[in-house]
Amino acid sequence: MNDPKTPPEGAHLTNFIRQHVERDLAEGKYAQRRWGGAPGPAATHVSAPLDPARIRTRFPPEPNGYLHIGHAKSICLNFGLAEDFAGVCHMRFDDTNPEKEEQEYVDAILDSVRWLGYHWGANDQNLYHASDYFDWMHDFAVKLIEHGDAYVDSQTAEELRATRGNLNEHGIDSPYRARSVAENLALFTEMREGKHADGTHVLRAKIDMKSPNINMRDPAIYRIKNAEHHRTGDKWHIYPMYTYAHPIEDALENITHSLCTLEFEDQRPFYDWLLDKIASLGGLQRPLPQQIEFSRLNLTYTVMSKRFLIQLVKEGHVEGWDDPRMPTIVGVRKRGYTPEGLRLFMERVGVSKSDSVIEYSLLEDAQREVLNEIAPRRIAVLDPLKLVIDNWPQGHVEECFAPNHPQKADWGKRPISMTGEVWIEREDFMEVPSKGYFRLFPGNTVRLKYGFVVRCTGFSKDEKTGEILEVHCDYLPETKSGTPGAEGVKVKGTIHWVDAANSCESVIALYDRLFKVPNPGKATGNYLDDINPTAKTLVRGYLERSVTSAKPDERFQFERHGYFIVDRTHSKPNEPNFNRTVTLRDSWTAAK
RNA sequence: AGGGGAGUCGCCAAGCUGGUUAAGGCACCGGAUUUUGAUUCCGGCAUUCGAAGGUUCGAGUCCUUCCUCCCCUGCCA
Repeated sequence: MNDPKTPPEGAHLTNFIRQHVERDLAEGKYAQRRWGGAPGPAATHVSAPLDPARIRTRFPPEPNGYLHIGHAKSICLNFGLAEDFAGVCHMRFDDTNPEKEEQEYVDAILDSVRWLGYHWGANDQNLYHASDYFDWMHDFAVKLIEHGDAYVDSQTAEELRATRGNLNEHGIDSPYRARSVAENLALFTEMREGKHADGTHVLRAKIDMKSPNINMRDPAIYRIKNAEHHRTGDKWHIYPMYTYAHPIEDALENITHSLCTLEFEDQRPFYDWLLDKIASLGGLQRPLPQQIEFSRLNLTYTVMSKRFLIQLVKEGHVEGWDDPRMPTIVGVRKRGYTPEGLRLFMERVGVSKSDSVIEYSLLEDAQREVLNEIAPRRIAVLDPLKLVIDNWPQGHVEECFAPNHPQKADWGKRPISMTGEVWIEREDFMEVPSKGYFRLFPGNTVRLKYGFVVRCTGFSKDEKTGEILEVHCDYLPETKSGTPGAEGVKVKGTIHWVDAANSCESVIALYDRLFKVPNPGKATGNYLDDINPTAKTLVRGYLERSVTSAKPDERFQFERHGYFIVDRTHSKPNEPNFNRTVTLRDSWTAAK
């Protein structure tokens, strides 16, 4: 395994964000920041020692759903940057909307980030919640009101929308915009105390209704929600908007580089406006954090929007958030993807500002690359066909040996038995071979991997259905793998097999991509039309005996098939069920 | 009265203040090794940087004009 800190050989792992950080570091831009040991306004940091963290980044999900691969990009970016530049990455929940958030999600999110291999300090040292800052946010809002930079608007939501203007027309001032500071303060207090119904008033920043940037047209910064918050209970009746809360969270936490996706670019002017206002009022330490935007991750053959993922789960198109077909972290984890493979993938994808759609095969390939190194080899026949060795000595059991990894001799070998009847893969026999096919067909010789060379002598089939019932062959006794005569007979094909008398039967879920087209929904406008009906296929296969005792989450390569993981929920002791993580590459393109 | 971004090989992506033959990865195509048609290994793969003009001894990098795509009108994040 590559150490995550050492870049892959030859790759220039640079991107505009790293360069930005390097520049800031070289200029000592944040070198004088002080850190009081915990987030807080200027006063808590001012006389504290210099911040030991050279940079601070953060991963700030809203706990209203499960994390997906898109989030993984942000996680790798933020935590990775902190690791590489002697900084710290904060794990932060942006829990400013009590109506959407639940503890269940925070637990799941934490678990996923941990699984990806990142941490936020001993004893959750750098685990934070926006809701912990509500008091400070409130105080800052009061300061803004006092300073004439915010006012309570009592227009309805509809009126607000109408007076905000649109893409082509500027907005107009609210009739409440000129309210006195005293009146604003009084109303805001009443709002806080729960004396007003949801939607009756809103606190707005007072900026410029004529701004060409709609986000600067007096954005709402506090709304009334007489709702129970999963952490603060019924303490609050007003909750800050993301727009207002996020910059403050960053500043309180001494964040240096606040990384987010492109759609927030238009909000940066407000981010800077707000923080500068509060800092000027003495509330926040300078230098202030800076927001930097990058493009979100898009992948072919899947969907990533929260709305779609919820729909897939709710309507039963998949079996839950952790269904191995889902692009969620819990899903790909159950499927057998490795965190190392995900990180390798993110490294290869890079970070930029251009809208991009990454080919799904890039993710699969990164997984193969990791799995190839770490997965012991085993043998499994997933679509069994009986092969009878007619000249096999009656009752004889031959012990054969199979290496656990073809390139890692130190991983050792394991014994596998062979008798006169073995299971082979149905697709490894053809009655009439197609061009270029060099597996089993009448008259052809092939090696039973780690066993003997056999010559196909015949087969029987159901004449009505055309189904091959069993295949017959003779074995060549001098050709046993590992013996001096093994190479005496040259064959083009090698196929795997499992001893019929000594195997274990198991349920194996063969997973494929969730959608059958690169861009789901493009053709019909409804992504559900493009669901791949065969993205999950359950089969019963025969596995070599040794996998009987495999434990949940153990990974293997089933030779010539792909990588598999023992399912963590369906397996029972000594009865492992498997999920196919990803197939092996297959460059054989002749007609199958 | 609109504003903000992005366009470099099939997919990503370097290319810093203009200066040797436009990195690298994935894909693809050859060939070698291989008891996984896997892996590994070697080799190939952009006279060209959205387009057109211009400046310059020299431009992906500077200037002008144009084209295409994405985002913004929640009391969501």
